[in-house]
Amino acid sequence: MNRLMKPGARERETLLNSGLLSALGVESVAAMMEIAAIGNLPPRQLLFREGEPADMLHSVLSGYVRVYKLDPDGREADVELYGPGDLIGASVVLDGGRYGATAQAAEPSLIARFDLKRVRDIAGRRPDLAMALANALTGQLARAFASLADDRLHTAPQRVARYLLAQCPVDKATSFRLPYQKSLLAGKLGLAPEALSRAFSMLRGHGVNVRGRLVHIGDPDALRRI
Amino acid sequence: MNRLMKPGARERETLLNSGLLSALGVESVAAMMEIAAIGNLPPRQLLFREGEPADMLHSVLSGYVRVYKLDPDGREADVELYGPGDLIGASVVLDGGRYGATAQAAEPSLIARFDLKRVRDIAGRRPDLAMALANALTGQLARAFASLADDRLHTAPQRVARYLLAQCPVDKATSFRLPYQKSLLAGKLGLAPEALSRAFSMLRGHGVNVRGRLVHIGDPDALRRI
DNA sequence: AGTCTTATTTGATTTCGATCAATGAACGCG
DNA sequence: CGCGTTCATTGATCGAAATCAAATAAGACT
Repeated sequence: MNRLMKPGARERETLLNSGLLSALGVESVAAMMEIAAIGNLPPRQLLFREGEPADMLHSVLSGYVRVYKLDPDGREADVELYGPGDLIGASVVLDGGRYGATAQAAEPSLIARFDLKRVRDIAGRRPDLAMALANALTGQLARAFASLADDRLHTAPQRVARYLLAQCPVDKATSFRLPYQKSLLAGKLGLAPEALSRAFSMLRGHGVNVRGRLVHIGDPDALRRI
Repeated sequence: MNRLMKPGARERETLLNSGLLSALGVESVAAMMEIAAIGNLPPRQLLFREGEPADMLHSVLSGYVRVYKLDPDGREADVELYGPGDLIGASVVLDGGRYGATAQAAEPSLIARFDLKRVRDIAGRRPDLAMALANALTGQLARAFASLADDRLHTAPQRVARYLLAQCPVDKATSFRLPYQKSLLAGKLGLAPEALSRAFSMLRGHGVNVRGRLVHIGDPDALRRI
C-alpha cells in the first residue's frame, strides 16, 4: 500500500455510497469512518495473499481488484473481480482465520481498509453492520454460484454474450466501453485470453462489433439466443 | 414438505449443534427455536426453486440437499451440496429478494425451516445472529471460490483425489464410506458420472480402491501428487 | 515520431471431458 | 428369491477450449 491516509472529503463521499456503508445507520457509518484508512494502489500490488492471517477488510473505491487462487505450480484462477463500491468479499474473515484467496489491484486503485478486529467489535454491537455484511456476502455467494453454473453450462461465446447483455441494460442496439482490459475480462469469465478473442470474433456474426474496448451490440435478441 | 412440526427433543439437540445456532447466545437460540419448523423430505423433493420469492431459511438436520441452477433447456449444474448441520446458504436472502438457485433433497432428509422475515427481525435486534449468518456465508463463499478455482485448475482425477484427501484427515492409509451416491459426488465436483467413474479407475493405479461406497486409500502422499 | 513493452489476435495442435450407447452391478420390493 | 428399476461402469466419438507458437496491434514513455 503506497500511502496510507485518513479519508478526505472525496473518499468519504465515495465510501458513503459503497455497498457496505450505504445501508447503515449514521452511528455505524461514523464508527466505520473512524477506523477507515485509504490507500492508493499501483497495478499488480497485492492487498493480501491466500493463507495469510486475515487482519483487514477491504472495499474498492475506484479501480478494480482481482481475486484469485493459485495452484501448486503457480497457475492462477480468478474467482472474482471487484469494482468501485464493492466490498471485497474474500476479505470478510470475521472469525480470525486466514484469507482464502489472493487479491491484487488490476489497475491503479483507491482502496478503503478497515481493521477486522474492530469491524468485528462494531458488528458485535451494531446489528445493522452485521446485517450489511451478511447482505453483501449473500450477493457475492449468489454471484459465485452463477459463475460456477455458467462455467459448467455455457460455452465461451455464450458466457461472453451473457456478460455483454448484462452490461447493456437497454434492449436495443447499444455501444459501450469495456470497463477493463480484455485479459481481465477473460479471467473473470474463466477463459484464456485467446478463447475470449475467438469468442468475440465468433460473435461478430451475431451483431457484435469490438474495436479495442469499444463494443457495439447490434441485436441484443440475437445475442440472447446464442 | 411432508409433515411440518415443532421440533422435538431430538431435533432441538441437532439444531443446537448446527452451524447456525451453535455460536449463538441463549436468548438468540431461544428466539430461533421459537420460529423453527421441522420437515421431513423424501428424496427429490424441492425445498425452493430458483426465481421464487424467498420466504424461508433452511438448515439441514440430516440427509443431503443439493442446490443447483438450471439453464434454459433444462440442464442442471450443481453449485453446492449441504449436509447435516449446514445452513443452506442459497436460502439466506435477507433483503426480500428471490432465491438464486433450486434446492432439492438428495436423500430422505430432515430440514429445519425459519421464516425469513422473522429471522431478519431477530437479526436486526441481535447482532450475534447477524454475525452467525455472516460467518456461515463467509465460509460458503470461500468454498464456492475453492470450487470455482478447482474447476478451472484441476483435471477430473485431481479433483477427485483432492476430495478424497479432504475426507480422510489422517495422513496414512485409510478406508471410509462415501457419504452419498457417486452421481451426487459427480455433480458436486462438476463432473458427469462417467467422468467420475473414469477418474476412480485411473486412481486405482495410485493406491485408491473403490467398491461401492467403500473407498480405500493406500497412499495419501501419492494422491497428493496426482 | 520512434522505441519498447505489453496486449491481443490468429493459427495449429492436443487434451480433456461431455455425450451417446450399451452392458453390468446393486438395491428395493413384492 | 427373483424381478425390475435405478445406478455405475466401459467403450467410442465428438466438440470445446487450453496450450504452444508466432505475428500484429496498441500503449506508454522518451
